[in-house]
Amino acid sequence: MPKRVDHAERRRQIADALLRTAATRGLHATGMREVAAAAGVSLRLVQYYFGTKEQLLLAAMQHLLARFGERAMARARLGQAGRSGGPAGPHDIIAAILTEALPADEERRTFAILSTAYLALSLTDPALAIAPLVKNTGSVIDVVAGQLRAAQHAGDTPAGLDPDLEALGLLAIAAGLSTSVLSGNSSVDQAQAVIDYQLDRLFPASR
Amino acid sequence: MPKRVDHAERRRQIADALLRTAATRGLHATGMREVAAAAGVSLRLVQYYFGTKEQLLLAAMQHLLARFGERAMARARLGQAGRSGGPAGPHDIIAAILTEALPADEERRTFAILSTAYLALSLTDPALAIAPLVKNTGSVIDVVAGQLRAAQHAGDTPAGLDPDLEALGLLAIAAGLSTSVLSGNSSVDQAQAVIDYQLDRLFPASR
DNA sequence: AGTTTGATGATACGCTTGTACCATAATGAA
DNA sequence: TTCATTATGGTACAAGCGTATCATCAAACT
Repeated sequence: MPKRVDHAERRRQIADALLRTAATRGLHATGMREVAAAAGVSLRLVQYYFGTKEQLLLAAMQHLLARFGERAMARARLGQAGRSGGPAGPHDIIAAILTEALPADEERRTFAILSTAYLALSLTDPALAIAPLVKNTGSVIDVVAGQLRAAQHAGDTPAGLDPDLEALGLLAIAAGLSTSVLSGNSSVDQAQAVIDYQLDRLFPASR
Repeated sequence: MPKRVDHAERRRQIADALLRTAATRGLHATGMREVAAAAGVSLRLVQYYFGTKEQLLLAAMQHLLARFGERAMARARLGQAGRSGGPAGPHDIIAAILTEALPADEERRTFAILSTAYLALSLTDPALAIAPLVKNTGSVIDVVAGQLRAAQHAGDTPAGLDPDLEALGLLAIAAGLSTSVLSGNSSVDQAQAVIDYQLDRLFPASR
């Protein structure tokens, strides 16, 4: 048998190149040749590791979402470390998720742009319809709702509100603010203020 | 001079065809030939009335936004007529705008899909960067903020809150819920419930 | 009545796209 | 060493795109 190479690493490298290029040139306008050039490999290699463009798009999106999850978790740990000694609480976790969705630095801006582009594509392209983005968003909603329930049991949050509805609302706000910042209709600070305001409403004690 | 034809009408007809096609096939994937076929005219005519594709896109988007504004105003009048005799108040106007942004029927769904697609395009395509969508969204925010201010002066809304920040938050929620419904992460009823909840928070008396 | 000019049709061109195909260097097992 | 298989490169192809060009029909003004 011939030369063995780390396929996972190569796929990650190429997927990264796709994300990098698509963030500036647009997801739909990014061709396989461009990805190959950005990754420093030949067009043939992109085909070899991903076959079709659709599979490349799907893999790249899963990669993007995975990185988002990691950053959100890291941010939750960071937010918790700054105040208490115990594990990250509901408020920290939810705040971390919402803040991570805001395009405040280049990495998050890239995520926001690509999420929007991918959503737009998946709305009309039947091949992307069973999108990883939708599934991922759904599980994030579940996480937030779960944290809200935990906070309710702990008495940190009003018992009257509906955790699922509040979770949906929070993520909708985060998504909406993200596009608002992206399109220049609001500043990052304004968006953060709206998030803080809604969090204060849900966690009255943490003020 | 030769046959005179209503240019505005023709342009509207072609722009409508673009919107209709792009709502199902995707904005980026809709070509000029497809638009021509959908409008029942020749490719040459599309070129004649719009010149380049970019101008067609811009004109179609302005048309889409204009129709959205008209529907929102009609909805505001409708909401007001059901309850009082006077002119539509701040609550009715804001509720109408937020509800109109929700993809509850085919027309609003088309609007939501195309807004998303156009936003995604304008984020990376420098030619669409000075987008009518951004400008329009900004003026809608101003309208909402103005209505909130009026409600504050009338005592219908807590005096403590920041009208601009609340307007930004409301439209972010509407936009976020719209994408949430589009991607199947929530039902229209859930989204409407979130909107009603936020409106009740701002207009305690109208409950 | 004629002619100028706006409105429309048909078609060709250059470019880019995704994909497929053919070739070959390199390497672990026999 | 030989061989079979993985990994890689180069290139060709058909289709689609936006745009430009050439040609024609029809009506309003002189």
